[in-house]
Amino acid sequence: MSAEYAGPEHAGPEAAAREDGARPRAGRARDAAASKQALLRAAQELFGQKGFERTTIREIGERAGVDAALIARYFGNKAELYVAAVVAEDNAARGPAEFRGLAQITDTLVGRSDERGPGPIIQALIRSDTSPEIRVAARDRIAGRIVEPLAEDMAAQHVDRARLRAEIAVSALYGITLGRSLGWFEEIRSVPRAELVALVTEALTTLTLPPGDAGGAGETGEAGTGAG
Amino acid sequence: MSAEYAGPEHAGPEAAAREDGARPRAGRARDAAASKQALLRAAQELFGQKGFERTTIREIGERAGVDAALIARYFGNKAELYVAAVVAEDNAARGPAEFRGLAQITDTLVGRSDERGPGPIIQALIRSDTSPEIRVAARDRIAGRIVEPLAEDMAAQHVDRARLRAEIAVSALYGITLGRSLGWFEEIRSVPRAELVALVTEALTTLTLPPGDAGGAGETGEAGTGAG
DNA sequence: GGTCGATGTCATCAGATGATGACAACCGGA
DNA sequence: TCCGGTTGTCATCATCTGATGACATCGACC
Repeated sequence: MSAEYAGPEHAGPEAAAREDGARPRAGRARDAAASKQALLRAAQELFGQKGFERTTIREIGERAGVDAALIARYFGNKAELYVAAVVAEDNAARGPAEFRGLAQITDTLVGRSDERGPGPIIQALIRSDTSPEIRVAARDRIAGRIVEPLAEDMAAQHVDRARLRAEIAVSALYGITLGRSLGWFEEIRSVPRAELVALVTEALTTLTLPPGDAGGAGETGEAGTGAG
Repeated sequence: MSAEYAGPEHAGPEAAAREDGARPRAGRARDAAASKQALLRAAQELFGQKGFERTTIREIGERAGVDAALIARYFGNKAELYVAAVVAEDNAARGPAEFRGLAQITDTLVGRSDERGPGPIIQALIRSDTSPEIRVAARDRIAGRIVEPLAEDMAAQHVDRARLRAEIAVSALYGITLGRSLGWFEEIRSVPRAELVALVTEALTTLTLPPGDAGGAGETGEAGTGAG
């Protein structure tokens, strides 16, 4: 099996969400907002699966059903499109307290990578082929959205070295996510998501629990920091 | 009294390991084995730092002090050179029981990435820009060298789901290694290696210990599976 | 000294890629 | 209907990259 994540097929350039408040202009063939959205969506998918360099703008245009030259018009260039994809990916992650508690985080990250592949954010992190701006953008997203809330929860429970432990936990989590979605090994790829999440949560809970609670690591379902 | 044929050692691509059984041909300026070795070494460094696509053969030749066209002559093409780099990296890792016990594994992997960057093997794993052959080669190396011994140790201690747990632990470990060497977050990058290894080993030990021993996860120094 | 294979150097090709600008098609309003 | 801006299409450029082959240089052997 290829390391490139094979995800569900995309729909066409329709179904674009119009967030700029423009009136619908129903049934219009020429729709800049829709084209832009289709490009962004295709970019999210392809960048998320193959990374920056390996994805060509022609490919993005083809998947979006739109001429690739429009990328330059709407996003400036390929790198800026990547940043836009990172931002979009991050915005899509704002669930209702989606990232609260280690078990939640694990389940969300694993689930998302199961459905859509690694995603542009982590691709930007693990590859050196992106510009510094892209990496900084991606890093800030993860730090602010996952690491910091987790570290705060832990600090509130008087965990020593909370920030460091949170960083380690998140890094480990991304390694596991990568190993699964890229098919590094056999079992981690085929194990049901729930079982994987349980095992991972169990292990990482050791890192995130307050000093005295180490013995309770066995209960994986509700384990973690501040789940609830 | 100076016998001339003990000629001055020229800096650059000397110190080649001659495995083809050719006679030494002392002091020869034109030395295919040395050139090949220099290319391989440069390839290990550059592929390990930047990955496959981002590294150009001209760059490798420049670092090796050798014309890049020799890559085609000695290795066939760029992809085969990558495979050679993976094999060389793997062979370099055969220390005396270097990968025995989780603490050992953690220390070795972190240490190596601290010194030399991620390395070509993990680069091949995390990126999709390499050919399937390269990925398979890299995957086999890690599976055979790290995951399987670890899983066997665990199985010998009657750990349930040993193989899966070993895969998870190794994946997590690579995530941490990546996070540190690529500088994802602040503290994981700057923390002393010993402290990081202790924390990581502590957490992963939960995964690798037999069912009843979960309480002993605190002793990080000797923790792990079959250390010593 | 001469020959020949091994080794190294160089120029160049073909393909891919990101970017750009000219041009065409479309739409809404005057 | 006519006009001007918007949107989409296309051809093309400059660059980079891996690969290839011709040629030069070296060293061993006769």
